[in-house]
Amino acid sequence: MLQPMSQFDDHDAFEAAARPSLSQRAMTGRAAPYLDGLNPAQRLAVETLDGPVLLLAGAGTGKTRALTTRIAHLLMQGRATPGRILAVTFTNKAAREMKERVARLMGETVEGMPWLGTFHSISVKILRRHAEMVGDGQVHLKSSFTILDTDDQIRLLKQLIAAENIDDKRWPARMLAGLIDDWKNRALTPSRVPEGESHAYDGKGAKLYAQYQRRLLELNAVDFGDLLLHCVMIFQAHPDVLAQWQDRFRYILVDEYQDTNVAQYLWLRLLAQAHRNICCVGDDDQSIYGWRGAEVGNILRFEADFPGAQVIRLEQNYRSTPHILAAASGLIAANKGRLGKTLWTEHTEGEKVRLIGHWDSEAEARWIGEEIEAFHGGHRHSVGRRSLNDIAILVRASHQMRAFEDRFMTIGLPYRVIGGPRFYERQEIRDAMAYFRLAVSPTDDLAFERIVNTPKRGLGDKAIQTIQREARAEGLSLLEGAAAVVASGALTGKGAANLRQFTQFMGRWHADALDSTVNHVELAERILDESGYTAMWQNDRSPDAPGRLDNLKELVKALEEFDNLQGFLEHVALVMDASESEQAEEVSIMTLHAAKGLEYPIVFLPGWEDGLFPSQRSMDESGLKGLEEERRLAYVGLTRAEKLATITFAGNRRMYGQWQSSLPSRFIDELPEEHVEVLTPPGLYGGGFGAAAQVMGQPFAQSAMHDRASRADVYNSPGWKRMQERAAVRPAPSHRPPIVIDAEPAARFAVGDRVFHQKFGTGSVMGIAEDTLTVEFPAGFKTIKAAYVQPASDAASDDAPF
DNA sequence: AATACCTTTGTTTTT
DNA sequence: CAAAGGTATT
Repeated sequence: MLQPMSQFDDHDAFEAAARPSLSQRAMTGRAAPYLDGLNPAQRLAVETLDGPVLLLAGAGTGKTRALTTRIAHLLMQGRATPGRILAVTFTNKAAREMKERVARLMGETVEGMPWLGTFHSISVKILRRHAEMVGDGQVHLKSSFTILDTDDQIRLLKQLIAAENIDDKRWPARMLAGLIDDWKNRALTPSRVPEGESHAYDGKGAKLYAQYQRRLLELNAVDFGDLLLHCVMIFQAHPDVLAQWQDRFRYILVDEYQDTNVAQYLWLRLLAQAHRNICCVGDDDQSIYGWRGAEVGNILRFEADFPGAQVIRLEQNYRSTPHILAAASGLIAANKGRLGKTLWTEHTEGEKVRLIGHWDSEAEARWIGEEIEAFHGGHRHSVGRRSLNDIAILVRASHQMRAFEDRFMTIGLPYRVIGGPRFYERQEIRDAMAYFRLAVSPTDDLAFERIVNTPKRGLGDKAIQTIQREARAEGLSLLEGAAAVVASGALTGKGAANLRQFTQFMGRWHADALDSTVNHVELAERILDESGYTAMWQNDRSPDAPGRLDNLKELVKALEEFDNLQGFLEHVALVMDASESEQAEEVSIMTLHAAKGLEYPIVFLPGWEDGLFPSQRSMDESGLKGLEEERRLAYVGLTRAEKLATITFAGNRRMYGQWQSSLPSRFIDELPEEHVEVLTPPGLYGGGFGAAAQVMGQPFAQSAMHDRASRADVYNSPGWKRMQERAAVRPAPSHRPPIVIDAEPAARFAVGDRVFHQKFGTGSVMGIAEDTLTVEFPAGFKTIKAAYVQPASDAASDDAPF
């Protein structure tokens, strides 16, 4: 079934209007003003329009500028009209930014780039036009397909797993969702899943995958992975369709190419293989999504994939000071198999990367809080007085955020967490969306399941099963099945009455949703009120109920921007990020992953401890590859900083309710020392035991114990010793042994210490929790109070570096 | 059917 | 330690 070419008429009228002025400008032959200020490499990237181009753009080298100017150039040169340029990004944010910047470059002459968007949003557009090509002889996808969210996906998989009599405790639905996602990322359809990977789920992994795909088809739904995969399958099976799109997209641009997975790679290669006008921008050193299926190999292999490709390197960095750049470059140099770039900058000024260790994660948060207050108050002249918006804290794992949130809350420092639970992923929003979905398409069984009993309508498992049985038997949707059950009287009591009311309301809402004279915003409000959903939260006494009501209001408000509910639902399925229009002065806290693509004058990088960063799990699961990805993450973190980067680590960290001690990150050792300044933690005093103990009003003996503890773990690692030596070259605050003041009384021992116990003899410490230790004695493991053991006799003599 | 208690289990995340 | 999920209770 071939679509006529007229399907491509979206912007033709507009293009016709724009064309004369474009060619006029091209004919003048004068250098275009938008090219001004580009460096030679950027200019080459902009002007090399034909054939494959790989643009290796290091951090802060003006990548987006090159990309957007290239688009402007294509348009200005009359090479292509906006509708014939395909420009793909990973995130909506990146797409939005590019659109804005292209628009700015072009002045008001260009209205829009219809094919500038994320892989997924572009795939939806393509897939809607060929939906019927997906499926088998019996069922096929319809153009009106819905896009599942993760909740729906899990719910569906749970049902399938249960139907196969598989214990979903051993094999959770979540995990299967992950597997399927992984397969889709690798462009593997159920029949192509390698033998060895079906072991899970009693050997039924691939079978469940096939059943899942089948169910999706029946539900006229797709998941995120399908958007790409279906497109690839269509392109491969229908050369005529592929040819249309190849002809359509004369020029292809790809952002963040290092993050593409196999499916995306195939998608791009298919579209580009005819004319080969593809320009991929990326940085192999910033590939940090390997765990999600991204293939660094794609970028490393580019020249082999596209013979004759021109490789252009953007190496002049406009973002960071020389020390930051050098520190980051030195670190990333430890990775093997890089394409290699040498970042340089014209800047000459700037502070070194600062490094500081703390006793524990609370001290770390406290110190960073004080630093931020100092920057904000202008007490730090090197960087001047700073807005809180200039400051970011980048963590490896989101649980690290808590220490900062707690601390900032108590000192009243405004902060914002970026990339936390997203607006459209909140429970109340998803519930409301399910109501809207069902009103728009009454056959959306997944939406039905989500909300039949939300708010509680007295419908339990038994009632739901009755409805499902009825629906299956009669070939009806669940909503229709529910109506049938109500009519037949198969259900009685309160549940039946509520269900009747529910189906009646839903019928009315559906009619109203189709009625263009009914205002969709008012309809949405009415749905939430009449269903009792709003009331449910109003009656909820839990502390977050008011917030949820606010969110619902915000949701309704967001509806105003759309013409109808359908349009809104489509938008939300793809654009899962909420309006982030906060302009208050706030410190930003986010994960390193969330920080990619952002920049801040002042950056704090806490938690550089082995096991946390690099993460133990990464290394266990992916070995050297994992470690290298962690290192790239460190590189990304450092290169976010414009003026000042501060790396921090803590000797003890509360994890899963237990105090764990740890060593400074191996990445710290890898930093080139001439670009690092080692700071002395405030808890370490040079004034001698007595003085420090007096200052802090603590008993002498306890201070002495802290001192020992501090040396035993953190400050006794090779990395710390080296750092200490470097610090010693500079005027040191003191030559006296520094001691830690605010130590945990319990933690005078570190993992690995030899200890002596009256009854059990000598053993080594395996774990530390508050004031108890887990110790391996000859007799076995024992958990005992720290007070009952003492350091095995001579331990102190060989670990006194100071 | 809904609540109260107990067990388990803990990276990174877009679309 | 806290959140989430499952089980036991009413």
